[in-house]
Amino acid sequence: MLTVRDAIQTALIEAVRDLGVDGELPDLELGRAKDAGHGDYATSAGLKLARVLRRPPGQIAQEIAAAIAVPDGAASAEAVGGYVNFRLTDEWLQRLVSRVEPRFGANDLGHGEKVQVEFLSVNPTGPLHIGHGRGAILGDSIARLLQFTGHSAHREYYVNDQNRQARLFGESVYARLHGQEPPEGGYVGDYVTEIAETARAQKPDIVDNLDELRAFAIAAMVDRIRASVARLGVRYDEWFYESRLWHEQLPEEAIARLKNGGYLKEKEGALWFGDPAETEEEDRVVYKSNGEPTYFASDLGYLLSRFERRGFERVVEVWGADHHGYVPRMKAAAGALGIDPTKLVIILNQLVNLKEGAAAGSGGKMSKRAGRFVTLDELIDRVGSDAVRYFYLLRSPDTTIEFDLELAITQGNENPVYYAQYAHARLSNVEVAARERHRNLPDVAKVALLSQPWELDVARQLAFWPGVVEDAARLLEPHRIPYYVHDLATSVHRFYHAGNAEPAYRVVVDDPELTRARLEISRAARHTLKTALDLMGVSAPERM
RNA sequence: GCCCCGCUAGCUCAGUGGAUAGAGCAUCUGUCUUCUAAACAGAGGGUCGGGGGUUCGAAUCCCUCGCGGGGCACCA
Repeated sequence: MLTVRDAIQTALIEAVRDLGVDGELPDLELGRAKDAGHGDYATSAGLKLARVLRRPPGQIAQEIAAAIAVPDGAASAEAVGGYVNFRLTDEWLQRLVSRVEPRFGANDLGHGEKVQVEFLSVNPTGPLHIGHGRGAILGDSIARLLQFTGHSAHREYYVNDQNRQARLFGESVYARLHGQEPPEGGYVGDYVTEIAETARAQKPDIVDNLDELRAFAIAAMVDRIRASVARLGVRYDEWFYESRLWHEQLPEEAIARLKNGGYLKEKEGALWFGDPAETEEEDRVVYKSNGEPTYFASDLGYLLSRFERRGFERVVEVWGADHHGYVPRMKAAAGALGIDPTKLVIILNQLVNLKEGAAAGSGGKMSKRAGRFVTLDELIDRVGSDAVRYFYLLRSPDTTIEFDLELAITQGNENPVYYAQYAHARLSNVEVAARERHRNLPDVAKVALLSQPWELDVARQLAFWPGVVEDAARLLEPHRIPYYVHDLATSVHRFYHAGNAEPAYRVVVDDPELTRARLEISRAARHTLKTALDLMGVSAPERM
């Protein structure tokens, strides 16, 4: 569906052409008006075109406003200074309310593009902590957004099951089972003991076999990780094991291709990847001098697996910001393999810090190996999945989250997630009340009866929704959704509250026609709240 | 030293180069005889880290300095 913003944009360009502007147009910066007094959308077209047309901005804006014809009478135009302000018309807003269906806002931006969203992918050598939760929620919500906008999204977790950390983990479990000290840099913690005990109980025949024990331990950790993220409503389409790449000989294939392209060089007994044109210090080791491959060798094969073997047209990876230094190398590797680097989109999310004085005696950096951290499960136990998701999604990935555990625990009903959920529950409730009061409501709503400002403001918010979806999906920025949800919830609460102040403004009144019309707003807003909350993975309760 | 992110109200954070910079929390003042007060109405609170530059116009773009966080492995 075309958004109303697109419709205005098209009409705007047409009007500008009619003024005799040829050639390339500057960005006319049509966007949401910042001040409600300026209407709903605004453009600085007059200022933008003043130079080309060699006329005063105000005059140009006047002419545009006079000439423009927004389709369906969706908006009226008014020139103020060099700006042209657009206001959505009451009639169009009223009709919009009846057009809102459960999947309102969905579009076909992606045209079925196959996009892989790979996220979390932490070494399965320990429980997830609160920082990991951020990547899980961000990746999952991006996938939800992509699915909602006409993409085929594939959620994938890349399981490092045969690297050094995986081996260390296996050795740590082995040591625990045999009463030995854990290896240098190995893993300790109750979960290591638990997995060791489980292995002893369930598979006593493998406790002396390091390889099998490692596989068992990794599988056990993957199960735990799967269970943890499932509590947040995160489900993967695929758990892709690093070892599979080697079975399919993809790293070798990638390396052969790089060798042919002159991207590999031997140095100090190891094999390095580096663009011939770049400096030495940016090189990365592919094969160590002891003949073992590094994770980078696997990653090269993984690129082929995704872009060629499995045919993803775009790959979105969500990484913690501590991996940012690896981005240029991955992009370069993709290019060297003949993959368009712009199709490899890497989203870095900043870390989650615990505030000083937080519970669990932590307060400092979390370390998996030291076995001292606040786990994601503990956080979910305390504040619930909805609150965790809402809070995490509220932040742009570029912002470090200062997570005050103390505050999160005591959040309770003060939690902002309830504001949105309560709006949904209220609307659900009012619809039930309407059915109890009126046995025979008209099938069709007379939306022209919706003329109160608080009624039209709900419709206005609904009008903005498709544009919010489009922006969030295009920019891969899910944090736009909770901000929209808050705005819509505000208009809903105002709409509802008008009836508290004055009974004649309740949704359910004596007049069946008026009740029916107001129910149409309720229904539309409820669908949209539900849709938006779904995109966030947050529940939309019907009662609270 | 080099690279990445951040610096906006007391706190936590939004803010596609446009008009008088916003929200939540916190503080203060009002509103339940109700379709749900987990709500609504209102108030106070700002040198957008500092300084230059580009532009008709800068929180936003460029340069520079400062502060905080993260990274710079033959770990991932």
